[in-house]
Amino acid sequence: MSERKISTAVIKRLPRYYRYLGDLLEKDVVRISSKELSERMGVTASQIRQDLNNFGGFGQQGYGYNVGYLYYEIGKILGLEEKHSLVIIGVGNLGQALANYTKFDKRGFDIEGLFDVNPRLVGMTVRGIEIRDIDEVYDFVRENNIHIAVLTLPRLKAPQIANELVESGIKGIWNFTPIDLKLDEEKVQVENVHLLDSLMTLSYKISNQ
Amino acid sequence: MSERKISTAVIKRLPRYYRYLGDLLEKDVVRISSKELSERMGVTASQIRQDLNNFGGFGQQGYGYNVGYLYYEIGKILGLEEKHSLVIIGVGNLGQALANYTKFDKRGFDIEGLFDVNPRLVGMTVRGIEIRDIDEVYDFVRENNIHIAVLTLPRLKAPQIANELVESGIKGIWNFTPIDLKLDEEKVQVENVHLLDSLMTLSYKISNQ
DNA sequence: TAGATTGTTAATCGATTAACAATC
DNA sequence: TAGATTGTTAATCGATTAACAATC
Repeated sequence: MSERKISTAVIKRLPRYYRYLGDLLEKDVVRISSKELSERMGVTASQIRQDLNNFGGFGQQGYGYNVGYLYYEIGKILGLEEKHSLVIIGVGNLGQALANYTKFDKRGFDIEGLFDVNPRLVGMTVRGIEIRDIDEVYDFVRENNIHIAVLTLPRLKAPQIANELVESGIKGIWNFTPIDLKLDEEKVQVENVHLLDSLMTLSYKISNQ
Repeated sequence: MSERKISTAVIKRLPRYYRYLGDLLEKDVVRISSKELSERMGVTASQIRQDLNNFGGFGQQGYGYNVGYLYYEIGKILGLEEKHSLVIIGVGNLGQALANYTKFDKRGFDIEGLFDVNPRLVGMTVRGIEIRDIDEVYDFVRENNIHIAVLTLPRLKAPQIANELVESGIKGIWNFTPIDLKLDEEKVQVENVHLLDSLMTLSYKISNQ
């Protein structure tokens, strides 16, 4: 529950700070100034300080920021302290790829269920997780207090399934379908990954310079 | 080659317009006003008109926009008229998933080569395309005039491979590694897909409301 | 023609950058 | 203490929205 409304621009930059601080931490860097970090990241020092001060004063005058402390604090802001349980809906190529992605676990994102409509997939396992029929997902979400549903299924069924997931108490949807889901923003948060949009953006950049 | 500099915000919205217009086209909608489109998309009509007028006057007073024509024109702006040839570097789960993604083909993105360091993968085929050793990618890019390299490989080797790809004349890099590549912006365009960043953003949204 | 809706200029809003007093 | 660097206010810049004349 944030006091003031933090802009999307700021929020989108947080994971990037988190990445850079993680790298510094691995290199055993103890402290860093906004100026030095800004040079590494290619942003202004002013922006870094403004961004961070949305959430609190994590630095110290004359010293800068303690890397470990700031890393930990940004992690906390990002909600990485608590575990997030996931289900993947649609176990095609992309769904399977995400199920096999080990980096998510490391940050506390646990894939607890896989679901598909295809009866030939149901009963198979990916990374030790059994694929269940999609009709079972709603009870599964309720009973296991699942936070996040990953939508990697064809667009046609996505809106209805998303609606039912919200009814089942899902908190977030990571949406890989090329659809903008219209859901109650009070109940559920949506983060879109529109791969084709991204590729088209690249196409634009290539074609226009 | 654009006259004025178009802002990133505008460019990122173009694929979304393109998607909505494509949907309208499928529903045989012939014309649409900025007002009606704005209501469907949840943006202001003013923004739509401003965005489009960066590239030209595609509408007609008193009428609105012809859906098919606008769709075609935005496609042209996005560079979808010309074919884009791709290679995928790193044929792990994600690389394979992208190789099997049929939607890219439909927009003129042709996957022409797959490359990996793993000798056990080399020689195998995915979707009829043989996996080659990564050392061959540079000649392959040169000889086949490849536009885009998709980086779905571990982060460690990414910077060096990216550098060599630029030397080989690659025009765009679709970067799935959690690294910000530092490359000559005159020579190559980079579009990042940082999946973990996206998931963390979702985590933030869930945790903070 | 009258009505509708664009293209475009002007006004507003928000985000980024600069500056500097506070302070470690 | 002197030097460094933050936190924060003020200035600037850019993007979004509003308004309306042009025109189909």
